[in-house]
Amino acid sequence: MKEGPVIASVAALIGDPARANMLTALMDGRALTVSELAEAAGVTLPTASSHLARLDAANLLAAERQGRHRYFRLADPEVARVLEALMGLAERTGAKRVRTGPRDAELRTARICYDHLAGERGVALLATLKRAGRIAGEDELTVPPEGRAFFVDFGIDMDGLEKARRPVCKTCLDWSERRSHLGGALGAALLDRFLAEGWARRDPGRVIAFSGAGLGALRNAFGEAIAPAG
Amino acid sequence: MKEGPVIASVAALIGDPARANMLTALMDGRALTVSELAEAAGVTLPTASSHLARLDAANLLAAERQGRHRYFRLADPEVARVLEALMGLAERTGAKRVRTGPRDAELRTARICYDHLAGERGVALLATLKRAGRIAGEDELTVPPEGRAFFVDFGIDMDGLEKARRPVCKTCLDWSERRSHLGGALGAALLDRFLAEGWARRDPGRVIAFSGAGLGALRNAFGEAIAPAG
DNA sequence: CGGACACTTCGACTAGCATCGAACTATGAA
DNA sequence: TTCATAGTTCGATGCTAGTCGAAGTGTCCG
Repeated sequence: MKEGPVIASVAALIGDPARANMLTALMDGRALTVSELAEAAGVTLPTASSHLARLDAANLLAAERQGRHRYFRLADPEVARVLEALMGLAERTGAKRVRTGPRDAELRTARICYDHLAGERGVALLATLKRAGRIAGEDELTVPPEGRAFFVDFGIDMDGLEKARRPVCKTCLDWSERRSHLGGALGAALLDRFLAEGWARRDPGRVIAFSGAGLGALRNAFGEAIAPAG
Repeated sequence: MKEGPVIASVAALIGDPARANMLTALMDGRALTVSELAEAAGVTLPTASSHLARLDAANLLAAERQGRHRYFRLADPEVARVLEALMGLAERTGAKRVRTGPRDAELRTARICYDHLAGERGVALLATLKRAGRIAGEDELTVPPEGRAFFVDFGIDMDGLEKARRPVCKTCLDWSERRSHLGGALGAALLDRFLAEGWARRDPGRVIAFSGAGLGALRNAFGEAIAPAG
């Protein structure tokens, strides 16, 4: 019975505190570097690297190189679901209760994903831009000329973005919505504009709070569908 | 960061091969004695006792004394759901799937998941019920009036189910099919009917074996799609 | 280039824990 | 009461795996 049920190996993988810390740090769907995950887990870099290699080998994580960084994200929303289910179980063990306050709802509505907008609002943003023909493509996103004109008009330095090494557009799978939102340099620039215009502000944590006026302005600029009233 | 996220402790609990063996042995919802579980896990009695005490302390199991025996069962269908979800994750890890005997095939066709039907047949059941409009919803399932009438007609005491504390409908992610099947009180009641009607019987282990006549009756009651001929 | 940074690999150490045998408790049967 | 069975507790043992420092590899930047 040494082989045991398959379930044991994956559960043991999640069961180490350091790895569990890393996984929970990744639960919001962002990709983090090895260093960031090491800090999140409270271990040194070599230790984190070893853990991440194992999680990757088990296909719980997806790795992506970017220059000298290595970004890890949850392989799949399915992984996040299982982690959430485990949290549910953990609650009934009599351990400390996890607050499920309004902050959680806010997090799903709009949050920062690295440096761009995620959550319900972020997914709606990409969908709206695509529908208006300002961004094209499915997995590989591109900006057609009319879209480029729109973004320039919106106050974004497209010249600058295009010169930089970072990809202008990037899809990013949204953990709470299970659909893609807009990442990349353009995604970051858009969020910058929102914040600079005062349409939204960063709350402590990852929450992005849009004001009523900000939502109105958003609708004005991008169309009604981005933030349906009610 | 020593305490780590709550998730780690419960995952570590499941992550030990001996404990995982015990938990999977209990996945059919029956209660087993310490000795039986020790044998299922392939460890001695003292070892099993110690493991069970820990699982019990974490409220993953419920214990019940009966004379000089002590019976353990899963504390809750929710525990079974999480275990199934973990099996699903384990599948994609490409982990060792050594034993692929005929029994494994039967297990994928139809098995018991705590107290309701899982496997190919269970997934087909839920899909068929949804298509016929007898169950509605995606993650949160509900029973519309026409569905309720159907189940009452099928011999299920919907009044009783609705009064009880247990949710009537619950999705449960199927590890072999990677789609949801029907859990909750209604899922359990349906399986009860199938067994009572003699359409299927419980084989040793978790296998549910449908007879030829049983499959015909199933098609009659729920539609062709639930068990396509061939 | 050369230096800084991000990460990986290696080797050694250590702590935790799963395991078992033996002794102990409790229940049931004769 | 006495014996048998079921389970628990305890102490000792051995192995796994998590941890870190140091050294190695690759990438970016000036």
